[in-house]
Amino acid sequence: MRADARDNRERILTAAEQVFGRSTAASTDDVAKLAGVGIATVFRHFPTKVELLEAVLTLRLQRLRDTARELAGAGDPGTAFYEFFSQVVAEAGSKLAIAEALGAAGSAPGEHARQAGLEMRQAFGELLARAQRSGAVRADAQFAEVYALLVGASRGATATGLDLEVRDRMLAVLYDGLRPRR
Amino acid sequence: MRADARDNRERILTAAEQVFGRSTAASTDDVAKLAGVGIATVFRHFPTKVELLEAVLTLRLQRLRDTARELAGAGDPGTAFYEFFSQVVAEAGSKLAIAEALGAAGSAPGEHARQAGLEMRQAFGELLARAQRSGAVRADAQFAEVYALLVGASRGATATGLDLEVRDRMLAVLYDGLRPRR
Amino acid sequence: MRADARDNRERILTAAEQVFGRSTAASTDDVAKLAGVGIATVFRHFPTKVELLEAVLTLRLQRLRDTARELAGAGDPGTAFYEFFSQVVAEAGSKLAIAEALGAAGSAPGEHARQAGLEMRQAFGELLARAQRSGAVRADAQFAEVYALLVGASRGATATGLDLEVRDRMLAVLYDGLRPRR
Amino acid sequence: MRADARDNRERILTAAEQVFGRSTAASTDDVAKLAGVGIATVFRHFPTKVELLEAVLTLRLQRLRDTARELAGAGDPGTAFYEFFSQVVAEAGSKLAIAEALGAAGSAPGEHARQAGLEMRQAFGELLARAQRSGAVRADAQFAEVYALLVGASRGATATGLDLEVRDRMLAVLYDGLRPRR
DNA sequence: TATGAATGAGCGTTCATTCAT
DNA sequence: TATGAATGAACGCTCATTCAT
Repeated sequence: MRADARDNRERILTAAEQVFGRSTAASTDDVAKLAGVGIATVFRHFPTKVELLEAVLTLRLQRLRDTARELAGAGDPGTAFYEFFSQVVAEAGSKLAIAEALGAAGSAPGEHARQAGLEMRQAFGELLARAQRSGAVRADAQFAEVYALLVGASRGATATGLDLEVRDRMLAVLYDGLRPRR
Repeated sequence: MRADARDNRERILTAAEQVFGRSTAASTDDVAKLAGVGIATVFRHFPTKVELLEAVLTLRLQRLRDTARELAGAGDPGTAFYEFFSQVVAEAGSKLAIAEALGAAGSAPGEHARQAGLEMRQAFGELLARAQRSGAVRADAQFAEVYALLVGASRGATATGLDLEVRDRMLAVLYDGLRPRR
Repeated sequence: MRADARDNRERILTAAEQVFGRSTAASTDDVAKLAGVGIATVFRHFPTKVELLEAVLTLRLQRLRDTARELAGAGDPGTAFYEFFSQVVAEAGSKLAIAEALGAAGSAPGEHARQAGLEMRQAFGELLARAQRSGAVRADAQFAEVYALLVGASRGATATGLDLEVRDRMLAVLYDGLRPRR
Repeated sequence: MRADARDNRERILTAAEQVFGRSTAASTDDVAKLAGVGIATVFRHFPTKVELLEAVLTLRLQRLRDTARELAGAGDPGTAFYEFFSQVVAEAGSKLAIAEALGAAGSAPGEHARQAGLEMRQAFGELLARAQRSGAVRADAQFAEVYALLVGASRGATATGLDLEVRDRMLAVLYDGLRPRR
C-alpha cells in the first residue's frame, strides 16, 4: 500500500503543479479532480492547502537548485551561467507560476520551501561567482540585483506572452548589460 | 444628484485602488467600507467585481499614459525615456499591483482597459522611438522586448522586496544593456 | 428593513432553541432551514456557531432570571421558592437542553451568557434566602448544594422520561429533604 | 490468534472509555491511536461508532450492576443502599459520562446495553427494597423516583463541578428526604 | 438613488466507513 | 487478521451578487 500511497502523492503533486501553475486561487477540489483522487486523499497527504502549495513550491525550487548544481559542476563558467538564466526564464514562460516561486524563494513560506529557496539561491550564487571570475559577467554586479533580474526576466517573459523571438531579444539586451564593460 | 453619484464613484475607485493594491484577494465589502458607502452602491457603479478591477486598472494605465505623454512633450529624449522607465519601476515597487496591471494590459480585460493599455504602450513607444533617434537607446532594440523589460523590471523590483539601492543597481545593469553598443 | 431583520433574528433564535434543544450537535443548516432563511442569514446575525449557541443560552437564562425575580417580588417566600424549583424542572423536562443551560450557567461560555447566568443565580439565591428566613427551607442548606439539586433534578427529570407523577414524587422526596428538620 | 483479537478488543474498549469519557465528540481515530491499533481494527471489532459507544456503555452498566450485587449480598441494607448511591454519584463526578450512561439505560441504545441497564436497575431495585424493609429508606418511595434521583444527583454532581464538600452536603439533603418521616 | 439584509454556491477541512494489501 | 490509505458527505464559514425599503 505504501507504493500506492507514494503514487498518489506524486499524482497529487503533479496535478497541483499544473493547477496552481494556472492560478494560485484554484481550489483544492480542482487538484483532486485532476489527480483523479478523492478530496480527502489530498488532505491526507497535505493536511492544509498551504502545505500543498508549499510542497509544490519546494519541488520547483529543488529542481532549479539541481539544475544549477549540475551546470556548476561542468563546462565553461560563462556558458553555465547564461544557460541557467535562459533556462529558468524559458520554463517560467511555459509554466507561468515558476516565477512566483522564484519570488517567494526569499520570503517566508514554511521551513522546507525556505530551505530549498536558500539552496537554490546559493547554487545560483556559485554560478554567478564563477562566471564573474572567468570574466563572463561584469565583476561589479552583486548577487542581489542579478537575482532580481532573473526574477524580473522570468515574470516579464510570462506576462507579455510567450513569443520566443522576443524573449531571446529581451535576454540579449539583458546579457549585454551583464557582460563586462569594455 | 449626478454630482453625488460622481463623487461616490471617485471615492469607490480610490478605495478600490488602495484595497486591491494591498491584496488582489480583498473583498468588495472591504472596498465599500473604506469608501464609506454601502456595498450595493459599489455594485450600482460597477455591476461586477471584474468591472471594478478593470476600472482601477484603466485608471492606472491612463495615469501612466499621461506621464509618458508629458515626458515626451518636453526635454531630452534619453532623459525622458529612462526617467519614465525608472518611475514606472519605482511605483511598481511601492504600489505592488501596478505590475499586474502592466502585465494585464496586453491580455483581454475588457474594452476600456484594453484601450487604455494600448494608449499607454503607444505613448511609451513614442518615448522609445525618440530616445533611439537621439542615440540614447540602441537602435536595434524593438518595442516588444523593451516593453517586456519594463514589465519584468517592475515585477522583479516588487517581488524581491524594495531595497532602493539594489533596485537602482538592477536598473543600471539594464540600462547598460539598452544603451548603444560602442 | 430593520423590522425585517429583527423579525429574522427572532425566527432564527426560535429555530435555534428548538433545534439545539433536541441536540447540541445539530448543524447550523438545520437551524436555517427551520427558520426558513438562507444559511448566510444565520451567519450574518450570529457570526459563529458558538455565538448562536450562546445567544440561545443567554435567552434561556434571562427567562429563568425573570421568572425568579417575578416570584421573588410577591407572595409567600416558601411557595415562591418551591414554585420556581418545580417550574424549572418542569420546563427542563419538556425542553430537554435547558438543563444543559443551567449547568453551563456556572462555566465560561462568553460574556453575555455568563452575565445572564450570574443574574439568574443571584435571583435564585434571593428566592432561597427569603425562603430560609421564613422557615420554609432548612437554614443549614447552602446555595451551592441547593443549586446542584436544582440542576440535578432538572437533568434527572429529563433523562428518565417525562412521567409527570414520577417527577412530582421525586420532587416531593427532594422537598422533604429541603424542609427544616423537626 | 483469538487471544490476540480478544486482547485488542479489550484495549480498544479501555481506550474508548477514556476517550469518550473526556468528550463524547471524540473521533474514532483518537480511540485507535490511544489503543495503539489501526483504525480498521477498531471497525473490525465494532462495525459502527454507535456500536462502540454502546459497548462502552454496556461495560459501565455491568460494572455498576456488579457493584450493586456485591453490596446487596452482604452487610447492613441501609448502609449498602446509601453506599451504592454515593459511589455512583462519586464516579459520575470523576468520570463525567457515566451519568449519560445511566440516563441512556432507560432509552433505546441497542440490545446489549438495554439488557445491562435492566440488570443494573434490577440490582439497584433489590438494594432499595431491602433498605426499605429494614427501615433505612421511607417505604412510600417507589423505584421510579428513587432512580430518577440517582440519575439526577449524578448529573448534578457532574454539571456543577466536583467540589467534594458541596457534593456531600447535596447528598445529605437528599438522604434526609429519602429517610422515613418520623 | 443609496442602503444593508438576504442569498446560495463554493471553500477548506473533518470523519465515519470501505477497500486493498 | 491487522493495517493504513481512500472516500464522499457534511460541516462551519465567506463572498459576489440580488432584493426590498
